[in-house]
Amino acid sequence: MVNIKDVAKQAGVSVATVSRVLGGVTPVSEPARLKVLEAVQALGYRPDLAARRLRSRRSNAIGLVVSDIRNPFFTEVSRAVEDVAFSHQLSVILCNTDEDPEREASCLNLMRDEQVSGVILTPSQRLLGQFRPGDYGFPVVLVDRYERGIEADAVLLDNFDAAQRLTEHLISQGHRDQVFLYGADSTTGRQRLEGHRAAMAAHQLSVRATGIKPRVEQAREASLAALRRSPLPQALVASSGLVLLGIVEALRESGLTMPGDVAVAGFDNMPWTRLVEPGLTVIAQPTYEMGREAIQLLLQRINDPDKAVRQLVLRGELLERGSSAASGRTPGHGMP
Amino acid sequence: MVNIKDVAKQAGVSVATVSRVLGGVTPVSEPARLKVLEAVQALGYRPDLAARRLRSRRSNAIGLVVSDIRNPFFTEVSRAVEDVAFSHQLSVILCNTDEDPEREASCLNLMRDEQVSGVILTPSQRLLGQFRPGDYGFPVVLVDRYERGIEADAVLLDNFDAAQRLTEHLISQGHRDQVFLYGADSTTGRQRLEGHRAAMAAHQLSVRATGIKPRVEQAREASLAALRRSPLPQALVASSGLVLLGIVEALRESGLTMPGDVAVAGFDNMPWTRLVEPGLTVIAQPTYEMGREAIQLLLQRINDPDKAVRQLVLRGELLERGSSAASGRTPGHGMP
DNA sequence: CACCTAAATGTAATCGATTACATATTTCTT
DNA sequence: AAGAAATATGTAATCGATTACATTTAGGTG
Repeated sequence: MVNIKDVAKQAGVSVATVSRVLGGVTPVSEPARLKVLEAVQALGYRPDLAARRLRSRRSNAIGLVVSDIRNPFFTEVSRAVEDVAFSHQLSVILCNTDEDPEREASCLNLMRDEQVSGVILTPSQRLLGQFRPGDYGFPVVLVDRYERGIEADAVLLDNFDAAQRLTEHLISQGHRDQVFLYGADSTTGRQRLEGHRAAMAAHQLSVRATGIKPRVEQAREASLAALRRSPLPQALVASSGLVLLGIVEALRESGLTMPGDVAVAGFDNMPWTRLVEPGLTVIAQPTYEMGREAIQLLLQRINDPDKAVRQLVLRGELLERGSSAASGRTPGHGMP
Repeated sequence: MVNIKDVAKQAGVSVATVSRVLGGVTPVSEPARLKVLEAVQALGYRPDLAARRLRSRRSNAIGLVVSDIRNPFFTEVSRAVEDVAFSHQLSVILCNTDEDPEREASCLNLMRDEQVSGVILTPSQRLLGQFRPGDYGFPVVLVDRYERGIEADAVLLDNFDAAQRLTEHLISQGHRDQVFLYGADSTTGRQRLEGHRAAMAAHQLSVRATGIKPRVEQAREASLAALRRSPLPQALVASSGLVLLGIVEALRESGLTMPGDVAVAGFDNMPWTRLVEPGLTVIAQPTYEMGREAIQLLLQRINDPDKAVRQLVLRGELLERGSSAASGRTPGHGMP
């Protein structure tokens, strides 16, 4: 393998000069620069990242620590992060936590060992509660989960507003008796519940909320339970994409139709939400944008560690589709 | 930061002994071992990965190079890979290629620079055609894409068999006039076309295949075109999950029903395929298993570079749902 | 008990870059 | 034109581990 000495010899300069040219920091004369670049080209030299990291104490890698890459929200975020990272010649190290604090700690330790320049993290409720930005040797940008007062950069949805608007929409369609299924251990689940509460309160409606583990199976079971009661609720509302999936499964299983028997609405504009008849009303999150903003915040933080932290709060988009139409009337074909 | 010297001093041994204990290779006396482990514990020592890599010329990282993590197939594979890697204390470096040979080359260069122990790769058609396992400094396990005669470990679906069975099933339901939409630049698309051909030929049926770019939008357009013709084809068959999504979008847009107006079937048992009325008939790939097998093949290859290469060919599972039911009769609720 | 072998441990070289420091060269000031 | 300041480059120390080689210690044998 060709190393920096070979390049230096070939170019007729010292290793320091080679390093300077490649680092692009300290001043180097134009002729020297050209000779070095030529030698690099000729020899096909690629710097040894391990050596570089060892000496410089930094790495050109970032960490991406999510609860589960299979959740379409995180999948999309990951793709955005990887895109931007790739264009900046950064490696992305991936880790799934399953919301398990122990695994979360292992992942973050791994990132420390790898000496990543920074991490994009979706913390569990627990970790978020005790989050201290200084605890890690690298900057952290939070995505999706955040609570007031935490000293960290973050990119989030305005969960309160989104849930409020979604609920308002259902009420305006005549669905006043709503059951809200939310992830009880989930930061976003709770924030969305508050938005739902506010909207219901504004119309003097009582809240029927069921806290569950934010998993498809749990959502399905909770939905089946709600659908066994008589009279049926007018609407089922999901606090997340996974919960929404569970609701729709339960509905199909019960042979009930939307919005005829019961209206449905939820979060996350997944590819299939427009395909199930008659289209699912959802709050669409700007997922790709959130990922892109997150890594851009991270890059800025890496360049300027002392800058004041910022939280970027994005607005969800309400996509009204057939599943929430006023009962009694037929919706359109549901594809906006 | 505490380093190996500190540990050696604390334990009253030499750095070599510490290294040996942590590496777990050469023999170390029990008392020495205990003293070292105690010191490691007491000081909270974590070895510097950069230094370790520099000297030992290996890294405890593997690469995962996929075309697009957003494709549910790769998402699931990634999750499996990460799970196994994590349990072996390996870092996973992620890279998306978009089937672009240039980006593919960049990703593989990145992996070389990172000195990964190995890579799990879904090569583009082009790369697969010129694949030489020796070209990289690390072992490679192919996933999903493979062609006979290539000297590399691989994990794949039996694409020919799967497509053949899917087609047979449609024929047996009376759908003899099928349009097969497949990714023309895709290895799997072509292999599945062959399976489709074989099944059609066995019944003296003529093949109507349309090669497209394997993207949702293209599939939607091609489907719309096929649906404008009169008489309608009896069935639309997708060579992949993305194509299937495009077909269903086109159907909804045209206001046609499955299987009444036209039957539908395809690949990949994505979460939503059972939710769209009346359930989509698909070949389910054992995705998680494929990812798990891939990394296990890789780990074995890393441990024994000279072992003969192996290809693991898995069988898809045909999930018969409503979308392919015999026209004329009403299907069940479609959730097997 | 002397000798040989095997096991355990230590010393120091090494991996390949970055960078502090020293030195040489050029440019600018007065 | 002399000296100061800025620029360019080189030499060698350094990062923190692994590992080749040397050395010591323990164990077994005739």
